[in-house]
Amino acid sequence: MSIHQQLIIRTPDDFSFSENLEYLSRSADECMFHIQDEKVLRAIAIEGKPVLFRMEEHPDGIMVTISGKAEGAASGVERFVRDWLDLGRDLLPFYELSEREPLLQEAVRRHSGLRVVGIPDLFETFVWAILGQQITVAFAYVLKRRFVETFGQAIDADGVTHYLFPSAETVAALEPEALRELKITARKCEYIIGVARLIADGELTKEGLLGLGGDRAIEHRLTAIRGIGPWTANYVLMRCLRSPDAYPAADVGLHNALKLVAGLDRKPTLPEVEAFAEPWKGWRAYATFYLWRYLSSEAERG
DNA sequence: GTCCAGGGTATAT
DNA sequence: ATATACCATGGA
Repeated sequence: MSIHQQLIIRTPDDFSFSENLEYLSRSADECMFHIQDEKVLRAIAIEGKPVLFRMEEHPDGIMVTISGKAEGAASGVERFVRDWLDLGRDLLPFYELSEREPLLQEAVRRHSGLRVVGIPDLFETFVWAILGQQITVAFAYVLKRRFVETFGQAIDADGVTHYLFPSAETVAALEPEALRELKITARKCEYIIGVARLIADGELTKEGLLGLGGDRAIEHRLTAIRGIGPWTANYVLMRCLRSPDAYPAADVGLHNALKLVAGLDRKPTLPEVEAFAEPWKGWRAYATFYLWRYLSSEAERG
């Protein structure tokens, strides 16, 4: 552990490390990374090999420290971090828009600098989205932890165990019963294994999906998959395929947030959910992410 | 005990 | 096409 590579990733002026760190800290059951002393530690696979790194705030952006000296690790980690935190996106249009939008203004002001934190791995995004269907986020984290600790590759470093997310190939070979033991519903076990097979067989890739063109074409392709409805398709578009406009209109958290910011005495109807977001077109994923964040920060205030 | 949670499918009209 | 039942666990 004595050899390290270090690099500084420059971040946009409107990027806030602490806002993103707070989002990343939202669950004690998160198992894909660890947070200690304002630093994020994580293992990822680069060209099939595990690479351990940490990232922390730096006056010029984000300082990344990579364990070991594997060739190509630095550029791979940098690519990962840029994708993870959506560093390539210019948020100025969204921030200008949010100042004109009463329903967004407070949420965006309070959490300014937050990015749509991504899930770069396609299979991980599908599993996370499927697990999250119709249950509390807290329980989804518990299920994800069981799944990762059971089928993921463990990497021990400095007394901490990190995990690589289970590969689609691994999960494609499982029987549904193996997942069912983790208290994942029988239906979701089938969905997860089905998606794992599509990805393992190369029929479902990020590049292939992005090559389909616009969000509507991708959503159409995704909703043709068993277990993937409009909510899940838009969730994948938002967290993995990086559409700034994906809109999971059926989302209960979004409904609760809209109820709050619009001062409704009930949850909005689906047509209302669509209508509220009409002026946000182009940025509905960002609007959704900030509204989710606002809702949870309001909940913490009591 | 009841209700709800980051939905979706299967089945019945 | 649209409505309803069901999933399954855990926290409020």
